[in-house]
Amino acid sequence: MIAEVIVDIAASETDRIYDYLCDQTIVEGSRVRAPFGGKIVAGFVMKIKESSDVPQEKLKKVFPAPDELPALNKECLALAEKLTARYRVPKALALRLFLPTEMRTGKVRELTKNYAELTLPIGEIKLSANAKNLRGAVEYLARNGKTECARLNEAFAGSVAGLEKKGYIRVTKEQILRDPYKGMETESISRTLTPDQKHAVQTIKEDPRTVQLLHGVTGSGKTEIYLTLIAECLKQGKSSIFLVPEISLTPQMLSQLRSRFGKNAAILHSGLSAGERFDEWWRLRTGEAKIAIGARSAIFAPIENLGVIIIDEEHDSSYASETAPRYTTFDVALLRAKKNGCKLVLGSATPATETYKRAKDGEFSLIRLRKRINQKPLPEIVIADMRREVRRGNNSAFSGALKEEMEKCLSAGQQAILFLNRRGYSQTVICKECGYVAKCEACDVSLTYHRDEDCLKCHYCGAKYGMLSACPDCGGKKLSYAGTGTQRIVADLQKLYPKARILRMDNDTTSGKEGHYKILKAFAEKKADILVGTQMIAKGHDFPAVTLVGILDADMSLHFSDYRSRERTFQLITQVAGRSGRAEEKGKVVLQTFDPENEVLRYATRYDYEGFYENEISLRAAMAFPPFSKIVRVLVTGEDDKKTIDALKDVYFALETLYTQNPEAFLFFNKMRAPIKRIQNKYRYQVLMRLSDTSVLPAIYEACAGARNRDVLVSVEENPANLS
DNA sequence: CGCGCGCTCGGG
DNA sequence: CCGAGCGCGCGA
Repeated sequence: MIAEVIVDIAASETDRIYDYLCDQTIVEGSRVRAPFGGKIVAGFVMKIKESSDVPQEKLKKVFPAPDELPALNKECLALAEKLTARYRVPKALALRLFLPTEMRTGKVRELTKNYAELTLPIGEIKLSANAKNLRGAVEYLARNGKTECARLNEAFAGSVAGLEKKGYIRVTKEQILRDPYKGMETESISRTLTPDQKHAVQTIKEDPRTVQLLHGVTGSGKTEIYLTLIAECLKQGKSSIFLVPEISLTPQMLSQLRSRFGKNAAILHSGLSAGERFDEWWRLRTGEAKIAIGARSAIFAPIENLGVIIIDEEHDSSYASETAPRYTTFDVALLRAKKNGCKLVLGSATPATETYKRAKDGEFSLIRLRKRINQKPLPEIVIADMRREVRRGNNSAFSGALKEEMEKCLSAGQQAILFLNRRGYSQTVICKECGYVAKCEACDVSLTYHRDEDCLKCHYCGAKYGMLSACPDCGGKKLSYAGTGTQRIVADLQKLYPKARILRMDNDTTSGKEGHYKILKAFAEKKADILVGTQMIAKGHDFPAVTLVGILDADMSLHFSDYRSRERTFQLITQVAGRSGRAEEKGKVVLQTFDPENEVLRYATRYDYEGFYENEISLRAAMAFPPFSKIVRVLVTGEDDKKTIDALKDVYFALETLYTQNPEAFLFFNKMRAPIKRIQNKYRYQVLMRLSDTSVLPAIYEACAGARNRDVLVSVEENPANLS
């Protein structure tokens, strides 16, 4: 027999089928160890065939990897092929997505433990009178049966080896699965759904369309709908995939899922140890677990017979991969849903503009949940006009309104969250007098200040503008690089409220994966009065005692130079506002801005998603931004500046040919330095395009694959989330 | 004349 | 990706 093998080397030069001799133990989807170029490398069997065109003497034999089942099933192989074709990546790279990393790197094998049991009835065992430990161990085994050797050795001082030598016990190795959630009981309470929820479940099941968008306000009970769908699949013996943003995989959420589905749920997330993750993956592969729960990468769960795929917080940017292949979770999910003939449910309180358009256009089914489950109103959002604060001589980061609310909140013994969005690496220029923000003449996106060249640049077309010395609108000289960090906020707060206990949560304070849970936990246990943080506090965690949320600088995300910045701002405000007033107390939100008339903020304070959407989609149409076009960035990076520029020229010329042949497909086309010129010692250049017709996309990928070489990486990003 | 490093090539 | 093979450059 001959196996067609893809070697697990991520390079285009080795990205082809190599034929190997094999026996019947090796099947399609098996992992193998293959002699390759004088070494043994890992490989994947794509196909089995009878004969090979390769001369007999060249053929070598592969050995099977120590897996009990072929690691990849047919669906995985087919999906990997599709990803390879779509994103022009080596097959090895696409195949890797389907395996937990620990399985590939071989760091974790299945965990085995040694167990001891008696070989003879206790009466027939003769031990010398002073062998106390041996006797104890034998008696224990007689009473309790098979026992883990490690425990026996601990209790009876190394007795196992002695007894085994004498032949009184037998030691066997058994594979055990690590259970990260030991001792959690499954509760079998069947929850009653509200009429709205029942209706949603019914619609999802009956609507013939594959994609179902569940648009429900915060607290409308989307999660219960997901769980009902999953439970119904489980009843029919079908499996499910439930995806959430990485940051939402909080211990609370996991324990909720565990208690609902017990061993049927396998949780794949970065907080688990390598061994635990491997075991969870393996339970899915064998079919022991039928529900895969996790972040983006869980869409590749080795599950068969899918009944439903759910993507919660559909709009979240973490669903887009940032390394090759740069897939979007939705695209992969749709492929799997179609293949399995199952539904793909998207849920969000603030769907991505593109998603919502597809739903309104009728491509997706649209289900709305307008009511909150507890009937409580959403917290009131009040806008604080920071221009007026400046005029009044208040140059601090806190408006009078916010200070007033904080004092009320603190004296009532309640908690407050202050949110400061510090996304981005350089700042926007804002006029403190009138709220003017510098924008690009051609693109209507705000300009980014570049300190090194002291100029303003547009990240969408590369245009350069001289730095302003005064505001062009009002002539004011108080131009600010808007951007106080969380650290300064904490210091200022402490001065303002010396007795308040303040916690800070951002990238600097959350060391390690569990770091931010500790901070959140401390806050939930009321060990602090005020929590100051970046977007990481926006999601997950219920803090019942929080009655005040302050959004310190709504402008920062609003004027970030990105076509999605308005949508992100709306999403962020909605999400952060949801942190306030979760329990009995009414919540309040103070939204500070230099641009209080801004329509995005206005829609957000009214929780008017529809209004925002209509406004946004007409703007996108007018500017020919996505979903009415596709932004494509080709990023060329390399350590050697000259070689990188050479590669850039190669891609550029190839793409330019494409452009001149299909000028009508391009709304924009140019090459430039990337906004961040060097990251981790790598020089960065880019070709930016905006396409009205995506039929040229395969050719763009082709051109980039051609320009890639040993020293220079060339990657294609579609509608990139950031253009740094 | 020798080997050291950089480039090219092939791996089944 | 990685090692083998080979070419040309400098040092005793």
